[in-house]
Amino acid sequence: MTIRHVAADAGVSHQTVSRVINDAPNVRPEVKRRVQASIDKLGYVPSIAAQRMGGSRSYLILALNDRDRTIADWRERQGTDWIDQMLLGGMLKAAEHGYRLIFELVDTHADHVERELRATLAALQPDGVILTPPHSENPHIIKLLDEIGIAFARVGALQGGPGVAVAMDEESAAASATRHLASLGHKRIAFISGSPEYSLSKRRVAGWRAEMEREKLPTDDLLASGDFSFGSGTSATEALLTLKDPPTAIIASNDRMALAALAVANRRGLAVPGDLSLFSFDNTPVVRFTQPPLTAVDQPVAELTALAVDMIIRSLRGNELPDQPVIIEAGLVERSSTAAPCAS
Amino acid sequence: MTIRHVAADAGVSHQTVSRVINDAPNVRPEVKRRVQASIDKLGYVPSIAAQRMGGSRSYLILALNDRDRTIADWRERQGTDWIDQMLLGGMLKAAEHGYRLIFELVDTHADHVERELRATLAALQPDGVILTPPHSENPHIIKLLDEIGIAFARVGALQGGPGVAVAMDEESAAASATRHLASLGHKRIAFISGSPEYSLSKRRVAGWRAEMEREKLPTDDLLASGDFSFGSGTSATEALLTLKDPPTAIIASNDRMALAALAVANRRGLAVPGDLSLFSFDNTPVVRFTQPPLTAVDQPVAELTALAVDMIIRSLRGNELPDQPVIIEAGLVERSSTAAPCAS
DNA sequence: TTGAAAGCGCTAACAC
DNA sequence: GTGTTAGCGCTTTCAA
Repeated sequence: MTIRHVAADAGVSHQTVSRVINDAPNVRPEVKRRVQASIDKLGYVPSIAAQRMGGSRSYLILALNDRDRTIADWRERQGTDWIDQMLLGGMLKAAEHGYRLIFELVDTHADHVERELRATLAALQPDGVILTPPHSENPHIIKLLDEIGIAFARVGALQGGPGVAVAMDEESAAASATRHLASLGHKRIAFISGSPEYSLSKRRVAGWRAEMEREKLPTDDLLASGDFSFGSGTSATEALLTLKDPPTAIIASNDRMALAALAVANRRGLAVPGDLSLFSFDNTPVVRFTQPPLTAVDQPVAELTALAVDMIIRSLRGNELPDQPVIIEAGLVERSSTAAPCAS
Repeated sequence: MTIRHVAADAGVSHQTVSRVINDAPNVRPEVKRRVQASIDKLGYVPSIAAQRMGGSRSYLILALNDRDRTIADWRERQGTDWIDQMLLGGMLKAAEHGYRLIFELVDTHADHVERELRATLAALQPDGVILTPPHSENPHIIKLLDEIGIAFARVGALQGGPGVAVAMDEESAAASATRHLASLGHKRIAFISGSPEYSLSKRRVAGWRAEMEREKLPTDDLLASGDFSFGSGTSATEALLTLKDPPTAIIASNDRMALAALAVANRRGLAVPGDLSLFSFDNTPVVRFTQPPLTAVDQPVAELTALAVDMIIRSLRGNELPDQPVIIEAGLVERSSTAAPCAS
């Protein structure tokens, strides 16, 4: 089933069929109808390889994830569903427009990123690329894609620059979480920061601090630093709970550290949320299964990826991409780890 | 960077370069070396679209999953990691051989499966296809792929036929779980079956029954039927626990039903594993986070997918595929939901 | 062992 | 509006 079969069947040249497929101008409605009928009748579908060869789209969008981090998540099986959510948002949105998402792993840290990426691009010749953290902020990758001149989006990136940045509003999310706890009556609300390698860590801290100030609440010794790992969550929580005036609520910058905080609380005999409220970031599946289930900021990975795909396809159709980040609001999911502080 | 650039650089015809790329015979080692040097120097990577057009491989393997089921899992965010494990096993194995896995969702139940699948195959022209449940046992799909003559594997399928079947040994896994409980001293070991739509459900029941008989233990009223849903797990467990002589251990055919069983036990004030031991099937991430974490049969999804990819690539290289299913053993992961029964 | 020629299915450029 | 021609980057003949 090639374009020529269709052409023969409809009694036109293959070029006219091509015009119909691509919805190009200069085809009489009557002819277009006839060609479309032949296409449907014969069940013809253009080969994307051939389309690509003819010099047009490949209808492929490449989604790049960090190899080590992704494989580690897969092996650990801790229920992190970043990839699933990314596929959910990205594949479905791509499919809406006749594109396909193709998923690849690339080393961020290696010095051969550039070579590896060039090879993938040469082999696949995608029409666009989606970068996820930490690639989204990797200057080598950004520079390379910009030079090549391919459309790309950076998920979770907070600065403008080449490629569209799409991200959630980290500051606002942290502020909302803080406000929620304050409105429950908490005065001493601590915050465990994430790895300084990610710029979003700073934003989350900033959101918390801003809201605390707005509420006229002290922040002095209530910021503990973590790095997104369980271990760092443990030490940060220990540090906070041994303060002379310990917090009655803790916001952790990700679920893993929140899990650690919960474990520490349990170990010290503190009831959650009775003695200590816990607020988490990310809302990965695991927080539904802890005792108690955790209240969390929902990181809208599916939405962000869908948005990224949408932006790329938009630009492929000739629209300019915004050079400022596109920011969406995160939601809060209230579960049972937050409550008013004990009147003590 | 095309094959001609390399040819020019190495001072040979592009045809010779093609031979080197494809590791074809009739190239003097000396020439081969020279060409390879040019390839490396220029960072040349063949375009898969062009390779495909030339009439050879596309180096693409299509992995097909059920659309509704997959999207539902993604939306529910219960931590099911089937897709992740599949990518872990499949992508990495494919990459080892220079192939890429491309992931698609297809409706199983719709009457237009055939059209949908034909369109995908026509567009992508993959070299092979991997079918997962319930596609692996869908006669329309199997027939279609067989007619087209494409290499394909059926993951989780238990019968031979066109395409290689790769599956875990369901019977043996169920028997092992049963044996484990029996060896702890349990006499009344109940089993909650899965949906009869899946042939593996029967196999799991058969394994349990066989082992029970081997141990000379009664099975009479100890088989409860479920359908893999939480709700069915609840009613099955209720039924079992209200028996005059209730079981001291329950094996559930999947994690979701095991979760339900745990919830029922809690509600009825039964301690797990003190009063009731629980054994689950699948070992999705969630069973690590329950109280207590569940002992489970590990469904080796990554391994199965890797095996499927391997079989397909093998067949692409001219090897015959086995016409009998390739079966691998499942592992048991012991956690804290199983123990010796109380001496009551 | 190597190279030259033809063609894969499509699109872009141009002619009609 | 529609058809014709050339060519995308590769592989598969087949001739040398």
